[in-house]
Amino acid sequence: MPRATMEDVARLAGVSRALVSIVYRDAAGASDATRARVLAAGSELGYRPDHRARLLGRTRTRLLGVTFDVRAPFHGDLVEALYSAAEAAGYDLALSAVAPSRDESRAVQSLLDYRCEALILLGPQLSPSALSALAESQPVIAVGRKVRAAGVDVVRTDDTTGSRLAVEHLLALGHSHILHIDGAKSPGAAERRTGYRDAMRKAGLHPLIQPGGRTESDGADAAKTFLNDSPPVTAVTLFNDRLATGFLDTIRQSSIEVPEALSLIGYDNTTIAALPHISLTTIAQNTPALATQAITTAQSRLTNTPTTTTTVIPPTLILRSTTAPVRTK
Amino acid sequence: MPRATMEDVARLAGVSRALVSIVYRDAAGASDATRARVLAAGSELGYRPDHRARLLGRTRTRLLGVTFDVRAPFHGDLVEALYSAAEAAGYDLALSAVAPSRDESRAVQSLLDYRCEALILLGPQLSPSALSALAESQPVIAVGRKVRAAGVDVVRTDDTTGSRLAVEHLLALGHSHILHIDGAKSPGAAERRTGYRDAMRKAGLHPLIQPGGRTESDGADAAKTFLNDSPPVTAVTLFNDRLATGFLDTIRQSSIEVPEALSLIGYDNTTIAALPHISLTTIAQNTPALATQAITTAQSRLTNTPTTTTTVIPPTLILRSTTAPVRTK
DNA sequence: ATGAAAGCGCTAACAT
DNA sequence: ATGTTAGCGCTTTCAT
Repeated sequence: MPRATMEDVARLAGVSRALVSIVYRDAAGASDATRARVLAAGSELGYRPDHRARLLGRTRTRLLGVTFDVRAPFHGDLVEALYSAAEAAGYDLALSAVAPSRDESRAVQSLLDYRCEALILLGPQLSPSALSALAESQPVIAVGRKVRAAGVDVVRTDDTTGSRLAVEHLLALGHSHILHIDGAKSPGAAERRTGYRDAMRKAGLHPLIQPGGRTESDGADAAKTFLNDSPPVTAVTLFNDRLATGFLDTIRQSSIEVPEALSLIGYDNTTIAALPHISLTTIAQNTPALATQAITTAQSRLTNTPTTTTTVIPPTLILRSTTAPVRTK
Repeated sequence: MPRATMEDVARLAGVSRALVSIVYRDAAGASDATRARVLAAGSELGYRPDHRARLLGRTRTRLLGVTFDVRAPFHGDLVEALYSAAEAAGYDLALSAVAPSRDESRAVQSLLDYRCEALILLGPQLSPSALSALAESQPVIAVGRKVRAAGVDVVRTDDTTGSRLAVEHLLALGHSHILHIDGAKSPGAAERRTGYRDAMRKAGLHPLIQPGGRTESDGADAAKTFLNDSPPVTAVTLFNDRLATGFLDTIRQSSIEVPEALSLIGYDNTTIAALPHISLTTIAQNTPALATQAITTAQSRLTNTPTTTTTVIPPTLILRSTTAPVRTK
């Protein structure tokens, strides 16, 4: 049985299609009585407006396109937050996944075919020039990545501050010999390194940086190096949670106890960090704020401002069980 | 600058809109010369057909709606596989995320508004009656969950076989004292328990089952119980990878060595299981097969058959480093 | 092979 | 408050 159309509802309610449209759009121009009658007819027929037709007729689609990496848990969180932020702003979301077999430009193209008003790209990998080209036809908001492309708005976390928070937490616990294991050339690694270094210098301490990486096995490797060199440190800040858990796993197999003898701080607040048996102190990105800001930015680019903006959101420290006051000897 | 329309392309190419339509649909009825001219005009204007309008005009939308849980890594893999399977079958995908703040019925509704021809629900949580109601208006395919709802097609993994594979692998390694730590009332737990039990009995061995759960902390708890009871077993099959990693983490902190003294097998082949420092032997669901079958099922329900089907896909054993031959004493 | 015309299910501007 | 009339950008007969 074919789905009911606006025409059907109008006929059953004994009104014109325009009235039905008004009622379903919650627009002004229909008496309460009519409104009730139309709604009744609609629900009797199980009517739901055809989204495609609705968008076609409208000048503005109120559709925001979102690309996300299907394998990145962090993107999942962002997508969820984007849904509510978009709804609050009266926008709808069109999702397009990026995966190994489906690259970012494919994902973007399909969004364009739906005539999204703006593109919200989570952790975009596209080249600056490709991004700029995209930004010529509609607003493009890059989320969570420090891209520098003309015409592209950016919403991201203040990673320098994040690293600083980690160091300050350790300082407050009495630590003074703090090592940073970095993220090599990973995105955000430079900022996190800088944040660490600045915070240490500001405290009059000597920065100490060991090369790391971004994966669990990089972390395990770093731990082996660490155990071998056994630098005189009581605390370590690590580039991210994956690195930290790999490091932690290996350290726990040694005689060094965490957090009694060694405090550890990760970065990202991934699901893994929150697991009870890991319970990693870490730095969390403010997902709701990132999402809300992304929507707000899209909105304002769509209406007023022609100027591109960069919004930097402060992260927060998540206290768990891998940090403790420095042990008095 | 507004986006080019079919009319624009037609004008530039000096043909009618209908011809442009034919060319862009790759339909018969246009000379090669015209085809080339139209395509040239199109690309000069940067033309891309408006997806919404295209769907509206067409009788069939060739759109398949997919709901997925944004936090489930396994769903991410499935979505990726679905993209390619759908493309091969000439279908397009509309994604709708399920998240804590966005329940499944919301996700489904938005898909319906897009006039998807069929619904592919990954691990649906909806009640059988709700699913059946949905199935009255269009084909509904439940993937990865053993739902029993009238009119709903099911595509899932053969969990009984999965458990059996795990046991048989251990038998082949010479183990005979094999424990199963189950998933309590988690979806799939009953099948996996049955598979274990049957395989054990078939080998003339005595099944031994310890209550478990589905999370890492359940696994850690199970490990404590295990260490305490120290049952005389040389191998353990666990409900899933999360349970197994929690178990493994705790066991590794004891004096029992894995896999030398104890072999472990998980289930699901999650990303975590594949990490080098975990390297968990596990049972993998055949994601591409599940995806392809889901699309095939949707397709045949859309064309011929009115009968609902259940397809059960065999899983496979993934050999890693947590299983080894039984130690000869 | 090509074009004219109608229509998909809505929205929106204009009448009444 | 309600109805009429055009579109929105395509697809799809049906002529030519």
